[in-house]
Amino acid sequence: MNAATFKERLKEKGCKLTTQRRGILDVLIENCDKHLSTEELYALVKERYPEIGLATVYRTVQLFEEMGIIDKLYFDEGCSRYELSHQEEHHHHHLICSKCNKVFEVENDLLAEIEAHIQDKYRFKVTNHKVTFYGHCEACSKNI
Amino acid sequence: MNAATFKERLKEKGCKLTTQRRGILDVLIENCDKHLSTEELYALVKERYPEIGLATVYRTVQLFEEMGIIDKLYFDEGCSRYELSHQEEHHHHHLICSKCNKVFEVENDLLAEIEAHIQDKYRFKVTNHKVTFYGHCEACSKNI
DNA sequence: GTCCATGCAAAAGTTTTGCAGGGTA
DNA sequence: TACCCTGCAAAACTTTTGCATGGAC
Repeated sequence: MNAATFKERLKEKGCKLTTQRRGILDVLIENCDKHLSTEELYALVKERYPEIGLATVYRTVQLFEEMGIIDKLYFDEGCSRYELSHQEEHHHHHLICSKCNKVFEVENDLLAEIEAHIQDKYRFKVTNHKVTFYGHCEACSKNI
Repeated sequence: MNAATFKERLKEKGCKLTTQRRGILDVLIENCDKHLSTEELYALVKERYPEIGLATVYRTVQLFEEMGIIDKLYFDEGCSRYELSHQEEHHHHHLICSKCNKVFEVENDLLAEIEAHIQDKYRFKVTNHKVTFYGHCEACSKNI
């Protein structure tokens, strides 16, 4: 996302473009393949802006989530993680290995069928989903 | 689950059958249609056993999860919730309404296909999954 | 009797909030 | 200038841990 678009989207919400918000977005974009916790995000942003406070990071990820820029994820930990929103093409899932705890991302759109079925049967209009599969990754399967 | 089976499964893990564990299991069974947080579970058990401590409830749900009696769920809150494990037939998902925040449960086994696909393509052996759909429930759709 | 389990309280960890000062528009 | 945003510190909240007592087997 470029600076102009970002600023515009902030403006829509009556928010300002600050150094910190831009810095946090940059780190998120540079780590778009990761699932950062708020602490990890804080550490990365702090490298560039050492004066930033943890509370600002918490407030910013809340804002970004409301704006639909990032999605909140829940794995089996005491904290939340975030990833850049996959927007319309939200057809990806997470695989968590129960042995090494690594998180893999996979592309898959078979869920559309299930969503159609749910909409049909339960009159529930699906707008988003979170799917996590647990099991053993290839490497760990070999080491059993 | 009857007392004898429960005791036996505890024994397998080298654990004892205590009043508190039995009480917590009873509350979970009586509320098998709900997704209780640890605090809610604590409050319900406390009605029957006022002397019980919160730490015991936390320790017990951890134990029950290890035993496969209950599953840990993550919704969009600061705490975990639990439900009785659906064992083999784990083909149910959660629908969360973004407006009223109610949680609905649905039965669906189309996921088997996706799991097969993942196993095939990513060499990832799926043993369990968590699926949550977000959207608008029937009632809230009508009130838009 | 042995050892596990419990309750309490303290600690640890994550997230939120209050407030005065500073920055953006 | 007006108002939003930030950093800091304190508070709130969930979960874990230590320890002495009590209970199951």
